[in-house]
Amino acid sequence: MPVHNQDIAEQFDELADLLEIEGANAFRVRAYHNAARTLRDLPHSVTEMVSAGENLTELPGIGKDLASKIETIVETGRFPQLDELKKAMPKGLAEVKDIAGLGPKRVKALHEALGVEDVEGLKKAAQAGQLHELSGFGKKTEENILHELETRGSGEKRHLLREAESRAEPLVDYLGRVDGVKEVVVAGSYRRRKATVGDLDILVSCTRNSPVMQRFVDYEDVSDVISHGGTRATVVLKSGMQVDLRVVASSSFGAALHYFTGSKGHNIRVRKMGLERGFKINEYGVFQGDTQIAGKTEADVYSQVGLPYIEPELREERGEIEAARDGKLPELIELDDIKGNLHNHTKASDGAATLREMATAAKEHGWSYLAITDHSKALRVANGLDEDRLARQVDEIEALNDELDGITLLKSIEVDILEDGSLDLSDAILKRLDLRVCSIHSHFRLSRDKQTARVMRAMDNPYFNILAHPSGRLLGSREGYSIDMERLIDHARENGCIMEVNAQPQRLDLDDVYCKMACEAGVKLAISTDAHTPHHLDFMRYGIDQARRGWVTADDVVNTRSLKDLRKLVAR
DNA sequence: GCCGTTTTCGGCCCGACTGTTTTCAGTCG
Repeated sequence: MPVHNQDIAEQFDELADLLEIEGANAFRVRAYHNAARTLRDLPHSVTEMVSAGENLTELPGIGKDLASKIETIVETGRFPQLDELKKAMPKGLAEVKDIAGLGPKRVKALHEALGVEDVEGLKKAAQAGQLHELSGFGKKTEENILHELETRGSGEKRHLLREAESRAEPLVDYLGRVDGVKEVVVAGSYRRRKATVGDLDILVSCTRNSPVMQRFVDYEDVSDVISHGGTRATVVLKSGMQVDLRVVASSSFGAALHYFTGSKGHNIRVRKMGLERGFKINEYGVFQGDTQIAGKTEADVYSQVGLPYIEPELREERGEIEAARDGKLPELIELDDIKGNLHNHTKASDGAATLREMATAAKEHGWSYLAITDHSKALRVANGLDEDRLARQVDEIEALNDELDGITLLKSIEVDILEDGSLDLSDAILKRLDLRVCSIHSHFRLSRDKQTARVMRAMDNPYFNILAHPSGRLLGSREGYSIDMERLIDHARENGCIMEVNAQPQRLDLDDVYCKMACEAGVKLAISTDAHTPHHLDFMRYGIDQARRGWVTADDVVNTRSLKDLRKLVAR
């Protein structure tokens, strides 16, 4: 059984946690975390790299030692160093370290002095009042840990970007109305438009006497105040989402925005570039000695290290620093580039609106075409269309198009890819359509090889145009099916197939990493809303966000084209 | 443990807040 990148990454993270508790060199610990991150971001299988004899040390953060450890894991399925460490160090301690307020030093003390081995053991010790007797622990620390143990689980989950927006927007509005507040920006992964957001980092500039900090902790949605200082406060909202607020001077706003937008890896690179030039970069600005030489805007900070402005979505340490240095940053796609939408449902299957209602809503978005892609007959739960019903819908669309002005409905279908890789409708009806969107809704648990072969066979069908939600993931509830995306991308290129970026907030599929890989391979993308009601058409911007994170330009996306050019692109 | 216009050693980002201290360690982002 092949070892997946994610498996190795988890073992590296676990080893790093245990090493840290043991008191190992912090940079050695970081090296394992860095390598884990590299493996997670890697769009192809490290198992295949090993069997192809490729040199793993060319991957960032992976040197001779870690390369050989990866090879051992791939070849034997075992990680001897981790097994060894687990003998000396209970595995449950890694979980204890995840509890807020507990880091490696305290976990080590708990283990050595009280024999704590896991969260359960910690709970017993805390309830027995043993914690505050340890040096470095006090009454308050014990209380905090007990409180954390009780409410555990509520604060650690990640939130869909859309959910985070629904919390952030009213709060930003509230803070913006506080006396003396000049600017309010949500930084962090929210600003980088990650598909999911852990917490909110809000940055404020204001006059010296502004009561913004007090007003923040008094906000009606706050359930818990974690910390509350002069320039920084942390609260938990009733929804369980944690929010950090930082107050900075206008002269430092750009530097702070850069710092709190991250990612961490990106920031470290920029700070290092500053050091090479003899500058110190922190959240207050760029400093030469004690003199601030930049910091008012982010562009100033970049400019001091010889870089052009880098869009937040690119700041993931995935080559953006090098691209910026070489003048090769992509010109990222924008919402206004979109001219149409190629995946939408109506009442005919599981949607809520009529053809005409969808057309009207699409026109209001300023689009000139909208593909109607109801489900096909295999998807009975969604009232999928068979050949006869689809033929009637095609007639209906043709008639409606004669009436509509400024918007064209495209005759299309979201046709199921059956288990054997055939499509769920006859060629005769598929031929009558303007384009076909193809997707998997069944047999999610096929082996990786079978699942990959299934979709590749479907792509061989000359009526296959767009692969919808290619991984099948549902954020927070379902992993994608096991499939070799790299081979699918190659096969799509060879057959002139398009990959979808599904803009539904819980899908965002393709993800950012595969978007980048597909575009680099020369495969075109379609960014589509998979709308089931007119208001789902608003989801387009979430698809744009992920595409931007994947370095996608307008040219990479088929639905930035005029209808005439789109028709040429989908002709196989 | 990685990495190299500082290259095989000696660095590795840096400041705020809390709690337990009495000048600072630990944690967090």
